[in-house]
Formats: sequence, C-alpha cells, structure tokens
Amino acid sequence: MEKCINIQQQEVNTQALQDTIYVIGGKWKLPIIYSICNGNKRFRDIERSIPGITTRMLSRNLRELEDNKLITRTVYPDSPVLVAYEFTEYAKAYGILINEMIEWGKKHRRVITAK
Amino acid sequence: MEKCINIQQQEVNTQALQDTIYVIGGKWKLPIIYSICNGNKRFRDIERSIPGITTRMLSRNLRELEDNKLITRTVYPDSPVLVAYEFTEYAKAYGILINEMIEWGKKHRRVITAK
DNA sequence: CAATTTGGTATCATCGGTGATACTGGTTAC
DNA sequence: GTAACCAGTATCACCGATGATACCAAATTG
Repeated sequence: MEKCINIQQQEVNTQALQDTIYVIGGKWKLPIIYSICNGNKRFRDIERSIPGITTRMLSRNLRELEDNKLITRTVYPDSPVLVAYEFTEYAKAYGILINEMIEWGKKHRRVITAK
Repeated sequence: MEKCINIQQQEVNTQALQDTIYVIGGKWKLPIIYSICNGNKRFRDIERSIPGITTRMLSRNLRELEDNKLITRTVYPDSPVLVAYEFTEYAKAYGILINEMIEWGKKHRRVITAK
C-alpha cells in the first residue's frame, strides 16, 4: 500500500473495493459464472449444474450479475419462451482480475496453513 | 474467464476467491489498513481515526488481520503496557492486488452509472 | 484521591442475507 | 387430461454479522 493522502480519498477507495467485492462476492456468484462459462445458458440448466442453490438465490444472483453487466439476459419470445444467459466481453476483462484474486487466495491459504 | 476443467477445480477456485475476499472484505478492514498505513500504531489511536467504529469491531478486525499475517501485534510490557500494530511485508505485496481491486471498482462504477 | 487513558472483553439487540418451501402461468409430452 | 417442465416470484424462518452499551484492571494525570 502506498502512503494515503486524505480522508476523502480513503472513503472513495473503500467504496470502490466494496463495489469490486460485491460484484463477485457471496456464495454463488463464481459457481454461476463457471456454470455459464461451461456452456449452460438456461435458467434450469444453470440451477441443476450448481448443487444446493435455490431458484430464489439463482434468480437474485443472475439479476445482480446482469445489473453489473457481467452477463446478458436474452428472452426469445417464441413459444415456448426461451431465456438465455451469456457472458459479456466486459466480464471477460474482469475475469483477469478474478483469476488474480483466486491465485492470491490459493497462495494465501498455503501461507496461513503452513507451520 | 478461461474454460473450466472440472467440478473439483471450481470448488477450489471458489474457496480461494472467498478467502481473498474474506481477508479484505467487510466494512472496516480497509479503513483499518489505511489508518495503520497513515502511521497509527496504537489501539485507541486507530479507533479514534476511524469514525463510527466500535472497540468490539476494531478488536475483532485487528485479530483477523493479524491471523492473516497482514499486520503484527507487538506488546511492549514496560509499564505502562504498550501495544503496537504494524504492517507486514506480506501485506505490502497483497497491497498491489488490493489496489487493482480498487481501480477496477472505480472504473466499474463509471461503467454502471453511465447512461 | 478522583477522573481519565489504555487495551481490550462481555452481553444484548437488531438487521440483512440466506435457506426452505410453496406457488404461479404458460407449454409440452404422454 | 394430467403430469412434468420452464422461468421464475412470494412468504416465512433462521442465523450470523454488526451495533450499542457496559464493564474490567492497570496506570497516569490533575
């Protein structure tokens, strides 16, 4: 960490960090991302691919990911209605940072669990 | 995100991400880091420098940061006892990733709030 | 000698996120 | 025609994180 400048800057940074964590945080966001990454596009397919998730939490998390522009939700209103969830290019750029966070977490676990 | 391989790998990655987020997550971790970064070493100094924090939450968060080896807690048992909290080199290395997360959060906010 | 400071811990209340379960309206398969 | 599937929403319960408040022993200050 570099030396900090002032209170305002700190608050802005704290908010920015919370934002970043919020986008990917929680129990289900990454499993959902992996599921879509693995080719699942439809609500029930994603649901079935993630053991333990409820429709409620999936619905909620998909909407949050969509709000954050990491996925798109497309409705094909043919009968029957079909809904497809897909990654955005924006998400792929964020993926680089996510992978760094994952790598740091793995290294950190080795540091902490080491005698 | 690269293509995923298997379930086990996903679970390991999800855990690793949770670990990374846990270390820096929550309302108070970054303000505490900034406070120590700004030269505060003692419990009450840190407490006074962070508006709204309670002794309970400060105590708890300091212990977690110490458990994660981001800060050290040194007791000087002269009379009166003096306790000093300080950054570790390990924390400084993590600081690079924290700053990336902050920068991404700032950019992301501009993306989301843009018409 | 009374008040304040230091470095916390203990107890209780509250609040939001999560989980469990039920339900919906439409469509299709048997 | 009834059973199952799709894409969810609604309601309730619970639990853990957080906040508020009080308290502690030791030492220092006035």
